Amino acid sequence: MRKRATANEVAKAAGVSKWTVIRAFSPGASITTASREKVLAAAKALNYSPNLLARSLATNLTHQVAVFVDDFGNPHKLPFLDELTATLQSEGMVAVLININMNFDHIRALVNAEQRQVDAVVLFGTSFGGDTLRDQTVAESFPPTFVLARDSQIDSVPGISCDIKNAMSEICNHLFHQNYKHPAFMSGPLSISTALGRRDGFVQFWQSKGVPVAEFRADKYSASVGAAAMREFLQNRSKPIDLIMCENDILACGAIDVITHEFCLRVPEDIAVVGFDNIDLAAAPAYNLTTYQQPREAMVRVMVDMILKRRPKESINLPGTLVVRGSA
Amino acid sequence: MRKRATANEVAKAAGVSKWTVIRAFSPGASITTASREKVLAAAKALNYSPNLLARSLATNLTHQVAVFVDDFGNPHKLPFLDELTATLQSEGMVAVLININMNFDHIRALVNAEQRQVDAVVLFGTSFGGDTLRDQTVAESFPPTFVLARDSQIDSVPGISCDIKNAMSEICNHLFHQNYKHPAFMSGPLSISTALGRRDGFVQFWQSKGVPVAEFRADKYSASVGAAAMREFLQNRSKPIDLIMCENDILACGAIDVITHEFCLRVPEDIAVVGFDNIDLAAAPAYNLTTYQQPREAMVRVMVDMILKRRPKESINLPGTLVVRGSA
DNA sequence: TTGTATGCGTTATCAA
DNA sequence: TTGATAACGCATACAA
Repeated sequence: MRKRATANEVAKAAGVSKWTVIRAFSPGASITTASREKVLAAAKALNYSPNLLARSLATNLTHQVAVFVDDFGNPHKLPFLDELTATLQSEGMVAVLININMNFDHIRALVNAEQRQVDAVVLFGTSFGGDTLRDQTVAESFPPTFVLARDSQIDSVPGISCDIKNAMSEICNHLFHQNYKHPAFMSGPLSISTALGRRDGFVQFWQSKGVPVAEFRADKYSASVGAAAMREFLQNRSKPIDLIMCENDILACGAIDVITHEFCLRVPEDIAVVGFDNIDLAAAPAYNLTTYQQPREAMVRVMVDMILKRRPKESINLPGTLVVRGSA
Repeated sequence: MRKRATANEVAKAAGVSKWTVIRAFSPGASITTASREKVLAAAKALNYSPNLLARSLATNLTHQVAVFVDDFGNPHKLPFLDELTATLQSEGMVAVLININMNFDHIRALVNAEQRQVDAVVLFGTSFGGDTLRDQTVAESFPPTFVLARDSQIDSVPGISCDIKNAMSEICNHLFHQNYKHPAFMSGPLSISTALGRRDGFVQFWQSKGVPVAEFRADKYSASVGAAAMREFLQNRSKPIDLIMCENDILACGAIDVITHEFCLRVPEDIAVVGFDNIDLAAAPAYNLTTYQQPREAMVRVMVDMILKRRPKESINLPGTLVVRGSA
């Protein structure tokens, strides 16, 4: 890998000073078309393009955003990453993807992002311990930080999420009118689940109707763990159940697998099932899952606007869409 | 966002020169424990940590790897991204995720990665036009480039992939012993499909047994497009079919949906189905798909070793594992 | 419009 | 072991 050409070399080749070269590459700089063309020709011959690293050091802007992800098991992350990277790139930025599964030291990851001088940090659905995050991000020198697709636990870190109150009320009203009488809720991992607020919205709705809600938990967002939780719940259950809302689609799919294949019950006739996220799988005939679509595009748009300071940096809830299919 | 503390400021606070500060942060540098501790204390007080950007400019090493992805629709990308980011990070590197769906200019994306001085470029299952890629990467100054999970079309760019010949032979031998007589193959998008080599391996096997293979194509890797292709094929089909191999699992799932729910046929009794990739979904009872698992961990490991120059930079095929389930 | 000096925060190299 | 000088490639401010 030979060295890249520098502005200086182009300058020599074009017979100008290096600052003229810089100007030729700075939109709106004052330079005659003559010298610009001279420079551009020399640049092309030397295959020159500005070194963004050096530029970043000088401008204190990297146009890089660190995106922290801790759970690559949930397929709903993929379309979000698509949207996020596409939107960032359309604004001249780029995503640095940082894996913070349990094998990695979260604090170090945070510090490393800061050291790399990223322009912003996005916590995408992740479950940092509140204190860890606060201690790091509170420092004045830490890049602007955002929580995406989850409520933020920290005042100074805005959360961009789906309006969960409205979502749960839409979902529950739909269910209530279907006349389900014995609802249950399957939560995910405790720390994440709490910040999602889905369980609370569900339970509160039915309590307001005087209906108790059975509850159980899956410790990971995966179909197999959801299936295991469902299995255990149904095995040990004495009272009847006619409706199960799962914290997300991937759990719901696992639940449906167990209900239909292991207990030979029908969905929704014997037990109705609802999910959340509207992953591709939810539309498959095998699941045909009633679920809720988060406003991905709007969420990402709003967050990127905050990153670009085109909009005040504050928590916001965006409305999503109920997707009614056959499962409930 | 206040300015970060610099080595100079720490130096003043500690009463030493900035080079001593640098040394305190360089493992193995010659410095007395006394001054190191003095520096570390001052650094902690000022919340100092080295600026990696400046370091990169000086060392010509960013410890960043650009990862190009063009299809966020296929869930098999997610565990790969998990593995890739985790492995890179365990080596002190980080992935810059670059979305090159059709809305983006591929050449610009390549140039941009070069401008950012990434240490390497990974094309993850993407379909660059051969010429585009060659023209860019052939330049001496372009970072070392690799194609992951796909054959490379360019000699100078090594491809790290699953040993497709062996894979197809394992799969086909399994099928042959199940006594299927009328096989068909569902390809994906032409440009990608060709580089995958799965279709060729399948067709060649059956031809060698004197059995003709029916063929059709889905123009996108998604369950719904796979379902549509399956539907059309079955509708217009006169001759019998008892086995369908799909280029990957997501297509296979779409195919199964149509076969069982729309045509009310049984899998595998009426039509057997095989996929490729072993996505999570393949294990769901609703699909119970026989498929093939790429050696993700080994592939990523080998590629990262090449990036780190611990291993010669050359194309390699790694053996995967046949996963036999109920669908074939 | 163009050229000059200076700074961004490190690392590499040499001298003390 | 420590301090000093130069360099990385570009941007900013100012002078010509």
